[in-house]
Amino acid sequence: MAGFIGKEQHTVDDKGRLLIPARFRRKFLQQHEDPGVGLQGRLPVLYVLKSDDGSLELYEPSVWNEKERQLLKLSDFNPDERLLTTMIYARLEQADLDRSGRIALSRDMLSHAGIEKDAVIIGANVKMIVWEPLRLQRLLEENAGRFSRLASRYV
Amino acid sequence: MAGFIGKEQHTVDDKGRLLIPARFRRKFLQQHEDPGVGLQGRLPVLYVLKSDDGSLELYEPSVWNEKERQLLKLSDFNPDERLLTTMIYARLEQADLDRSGRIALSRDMLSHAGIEKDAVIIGANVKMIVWEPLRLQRLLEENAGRFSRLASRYV
DNA sequence: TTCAAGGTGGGGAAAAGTGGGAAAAAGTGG
DNA sequence: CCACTTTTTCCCACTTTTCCCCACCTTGAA
Repeated sequence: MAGFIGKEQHTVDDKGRLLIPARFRRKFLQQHEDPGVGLQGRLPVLYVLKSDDGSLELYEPSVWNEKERQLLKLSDFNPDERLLTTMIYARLEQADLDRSGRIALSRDMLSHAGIEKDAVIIGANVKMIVWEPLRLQRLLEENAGRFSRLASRYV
Repeated sequence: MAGFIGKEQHTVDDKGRLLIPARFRRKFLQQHEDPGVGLQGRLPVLYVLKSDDGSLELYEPSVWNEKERQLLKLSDFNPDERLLTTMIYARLEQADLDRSGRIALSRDMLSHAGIEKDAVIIGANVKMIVWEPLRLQRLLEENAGRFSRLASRYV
């Protein structure tokens, strides 16, 4: 399932369109008919979630649905659980790919990530993470010293 | 599985292509049909990871997948675990072998390792380590004195 | 010295990425 | 319900990159 790997930088145009790298597109087009650029039939869709760290996450439906099942278990009446539901769905959007393989990101999403012109898309296996390039660079530099400690703790 | 042993020096051309030594290629081509240079059918793939010490690591899929299973356990919402996910995947790339047994390394990867023309590939059993030749030489010279102490502690 | 295998380089076709005009759709107000 | 404005999306054209394929060079073995 999925298997997005690699980092690419692309431009977001005036219309807020961001290209999903062809390599990644192929990953979730295998379940559809056409592997090429011209995608006939039903156009794929991605779920876009604002992340706490100032990035955006892109999930393909099958992966997001997995998470959604957890969310459905939350009570409508337990205050904490209800709050969480509200918070998550307030951060979530759906984005359809156009026929050139791009998604249109809303102003809201773009400003959350601080994206104006350029965006880096990181393939993180099961999802994609979208960063404003300088913001990502800053994050990585500031936390470079913590890497080996974290990595050896978890992996 | 794997069993890469030996050190080789090769050139990286203008297109950033690096030859995987035939000897190593055979190791992970055994699971495919053709042991020779002309590889028909699906081309093998390697995972390339930027290393903290200024080198690059090449993993064959079966080995990397092992690590990936650990990464899948990390939370999307725990700040530390999320940071680690970002850091790792920002350092990772996938590289397909072409029909001559080469991988194309991105500018990003090459500059991380300081590679312009030449590269040394060290077989380290389960992975390969790629160094800019002088950088490797310097590392080894500067740390020559620490060898016996480290070795006797761990081996 | 001839052959085979491994290694190196490059031209050119195909694919991917980028941007913009124009049609279509959706939203807004009278 | 209609007219107007704004947004979306489809399509096309241009540019850049990738990668496929072939040719050549070197080395070591027969």
